[in-house]
Amino acid sequence: MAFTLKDFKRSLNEKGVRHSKKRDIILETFFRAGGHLTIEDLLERVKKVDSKIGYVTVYRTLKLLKELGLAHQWQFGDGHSRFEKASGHHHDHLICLKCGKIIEFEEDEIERLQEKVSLENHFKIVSHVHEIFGYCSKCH
Amino acid sequence: MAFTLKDFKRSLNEKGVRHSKKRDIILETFFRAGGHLTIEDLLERVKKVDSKIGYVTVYRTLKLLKELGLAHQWQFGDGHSRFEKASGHHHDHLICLKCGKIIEFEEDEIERLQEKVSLENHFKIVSHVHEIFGYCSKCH
DNA sequence: CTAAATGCAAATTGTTTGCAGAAAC
DNA sequence: GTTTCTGCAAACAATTTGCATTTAG
Repeated sequence: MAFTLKDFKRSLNEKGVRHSKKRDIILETFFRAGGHLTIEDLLERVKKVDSKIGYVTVYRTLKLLKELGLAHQWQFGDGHSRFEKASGHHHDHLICLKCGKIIEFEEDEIERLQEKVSLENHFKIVSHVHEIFGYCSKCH
Repeated sequence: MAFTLKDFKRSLNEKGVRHSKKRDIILETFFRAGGHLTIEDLLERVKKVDSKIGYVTVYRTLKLLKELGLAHQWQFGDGHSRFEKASGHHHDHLICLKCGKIIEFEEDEIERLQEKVSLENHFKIVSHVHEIFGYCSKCH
């Protein structure tokens, strides 16, 4: 269920979004980098390919990807949004407070219990955020 | 294990923090209001008691309470910090996307599973954020 | 050609700080 | 009287927008 770079490009084409050299560089860089990138992280990387690319273009490209459902935006509480390519499967995060490492996890039982809790409260779930902060194996 | 207003005031005294009319109003208002207030929410309420109280004083009082462990600060992703008085027991939140209602929940089994996941990843938990977004009984 | 993409600079938003005057002790 | 508190205005940081220019189709 993981998307390929081709899927991403097709998605953009389908939406009638124009193709450009810079947008392409940003898209490929974002796709290849993987992980959870801030706008600045991605800007730094794309600048190595084309130093003329500016912050705003990276910002708008990520916003576009998000609107198309091709990327997720996360707030991990350090004041910088992080973007992650949509992978098609839900997961949550373990976040190292020392080195910033982000480990993804999936735990069906937790998902199930969330539904139980929501049901008990007559609440209809749309989405959730579940982040565990602490220290990774290297840092504790 | 719930704190009383008296506990809050004693805590401040113990820290050698000075007592003032305005700080007292903010403290009492915050304590009585309960819930999850933004700085603006609380400002609006304290202004009804003393219209001379400014944003910065509310901001600094909440910051102080947080530093003393008497309040928690939450980021629910709408760009406004929310503050909640410390209650002594951990809980997470169901947040209504329509009316903003916040329902607290505790689910020991989820807590236990978090520990399992962390253990599996050689990760030492410090804290976590678990928020479920959706629609409350009135709004769906 | 026409509409979309880009970059710059400026606007916005929420938060934080410096400093001078007011209040607490 | 000295220290802490308060409010204003200004600084900040991250993000967002307006507009003139460039580029894609």
